[in-house]
Amino acid sequence: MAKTKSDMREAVMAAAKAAVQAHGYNALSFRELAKDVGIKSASVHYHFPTKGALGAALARRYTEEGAAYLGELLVKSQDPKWCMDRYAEVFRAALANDNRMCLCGIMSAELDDLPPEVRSEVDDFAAMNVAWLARVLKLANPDAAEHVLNEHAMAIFAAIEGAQLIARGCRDVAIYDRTVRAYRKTGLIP
Amino acid sequence: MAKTKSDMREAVMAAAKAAVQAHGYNALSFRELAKDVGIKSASVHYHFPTKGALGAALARRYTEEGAAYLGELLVKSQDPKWCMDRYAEVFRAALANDNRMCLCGIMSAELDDLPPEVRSEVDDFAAMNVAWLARVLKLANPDAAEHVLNEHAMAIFAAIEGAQLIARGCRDVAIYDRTVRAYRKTGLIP
DNA sequence: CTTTCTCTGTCTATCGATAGATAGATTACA
DNA sequence: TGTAATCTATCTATCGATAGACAGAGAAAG
Repeated sequence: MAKTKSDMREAVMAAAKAAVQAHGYNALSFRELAKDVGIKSASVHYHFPTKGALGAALARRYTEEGAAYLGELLVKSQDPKWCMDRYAEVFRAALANDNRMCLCGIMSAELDDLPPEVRSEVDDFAAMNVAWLARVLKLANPDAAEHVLNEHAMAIFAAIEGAQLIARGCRDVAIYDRTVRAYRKTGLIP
Repeated sequence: MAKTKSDMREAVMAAAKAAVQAHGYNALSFRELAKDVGIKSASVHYHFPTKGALGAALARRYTEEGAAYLGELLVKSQDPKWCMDRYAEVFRAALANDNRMCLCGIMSAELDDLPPEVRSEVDDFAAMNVAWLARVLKLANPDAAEHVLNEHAMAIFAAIEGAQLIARGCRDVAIYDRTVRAYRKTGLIP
């Protein structure tokens, strides 16, 4: 039952993802990470030559998996309300899971200290989210101008990230729920 | 022209505030801080015994100054729209000033690694903001129930913090402006 | 007035801990 | 045998924190 390279690489990424979502990129430590997966810190460098490479791989996969999940949603249903509910649920799940944050959100706060390759992946995540949200909004409002949809999509993305940030600060998922409800009541969210 | 204790203490706090707003609490270094104000890192400990004490003092003053400014606004005008404009401007100013963030917002992202005394001050800042926003909302809607006002106030606070976080991630103040405009258009912000 | 004492603010030097990273030996599997 | 994966051991850099010295200001004592 030996671990293959891919197995251990996956294990490292999983542990790193959890650590970054909980404590941010800067607090991510190769030693802690290695301890979590049962190897030595030097061995982590075998799978990811630098911390920046690990962070970038993490963010890239995060974006890819998110895009795949969100894409599926739009295949299953064309109902904007239903899609938005699922979207809000994703960010809620991170909070419910040990008060974690969106990888992109927590890394945005550390932006100036991120290696360039990580920063670029974080940018891509935001762009992917906004693009998906704009598609959903277009379902509800097919005739709206592109820039209006994008502006609205960006606002939803920012508001959801903010709700997660603040609810996390209060260590209270209920605050996230109430905030999202207020977004919907005011019409920010379809 | 010797610095008095208060002078240097103020200088340290000013430099620390700027550093935290730009890089977060964890990235705040006594050595860098000392270099900024022209003393040695050991001397910083004379003014603030621990890093936690400095962080807490920083957050406390931030809350106090914010409360004073916002309180003034409500003295000057009872117009919710005008007050909300000024409110959004405060968070915009941080972005415009070297892409900085709200002290509370950036610290919320690092929450789990904050010393307890700092965490408590961060909580107070959020509570102060929500309370002020609820007062403003009450002007526009005097008959609304208290919990409805608070929920709405929390939503605005979260949305503004989120807009700041995302716009900062894109290094583009214009994104903040567009996002706030979308908030207003949808009715989230009066 | 001068000497002595105390306090303030800063210094130098150093501590133990931890960070990411590297070189080279070693194990395990095919 | 060869290569993939992990190891031990170590390096340099930085972190917050502490100990102890020192200069200067001002008060207290003679």
